[in-house]
Amino acid sequence: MNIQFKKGVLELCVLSLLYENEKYGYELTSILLEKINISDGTIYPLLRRLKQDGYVNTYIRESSEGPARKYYQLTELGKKTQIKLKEQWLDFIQSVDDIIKGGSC
Amino acid sequence: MNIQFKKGVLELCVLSLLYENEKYGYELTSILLEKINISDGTIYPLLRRLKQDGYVNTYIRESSEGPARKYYQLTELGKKTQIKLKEQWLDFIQSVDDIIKGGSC
DNA sequence: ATGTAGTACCTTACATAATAAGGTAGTGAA
DNA sequence: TTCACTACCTTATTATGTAAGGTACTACAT
Repeated sequence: MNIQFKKGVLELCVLSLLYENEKYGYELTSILLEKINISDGTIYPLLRRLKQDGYVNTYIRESSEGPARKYYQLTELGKKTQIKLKEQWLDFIQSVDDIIKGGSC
Repeated sequence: MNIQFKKGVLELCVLSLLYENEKYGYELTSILLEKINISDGTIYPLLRRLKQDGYVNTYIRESSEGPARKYYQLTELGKKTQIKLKEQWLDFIQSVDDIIKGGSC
């Protein structure tokens, strides 16, 4: 998978995964590692950014099967941002599609 | 348009635009500025990279309406790469789609 | 008791590539 | 002769993903 493709969409992916259900960091990293091969060293700094920007709230909950988990839940701002980013993303891939469709077919 | 979305797809876009017809740099920048708001300061370094990697050949042709134009034409390697990148891109946006479709709907 | 695997979090140094903002120079029209 | 447009290029900055490391808890097997 091309490395550069991943740049930038990640924020939208995380916000989308959090949209319906809050999740903890390791859970997010597992999903994103499987689907788009993103490493946890990428996710944790992003999650900190999302909190700093007011897109998520966090809390810690103990787990009986390992270390405590840090849960992330979307704020209203986070939800609005997800919707906006999603629209922008869909517009963007449509524009890219127009460009690349002229090519090899 | 979200800045970060653009990262990495640009190479595919340029290769795609060159797939059928050779084009000169300013022509490419005009198209990409209009469609995905990419500035020429981004394109020219990329074109140099593409040449260095053997994806394009270049030649200069005089123009009667302004400065000489530098044309870029895809090599066989460039064509193969366009096809490969396009597949990777389509796979990638499919994976992203799976992730974001779970969200806001 | 000790080691290993899995869970769960985090940090740092590095590479890449897009952006903004600049520059040079040719042509043609006001 | 100044302006607008064409056409190319460069530099410093910023953002963000990667690789590679680290800490620490639980459970299970040796």
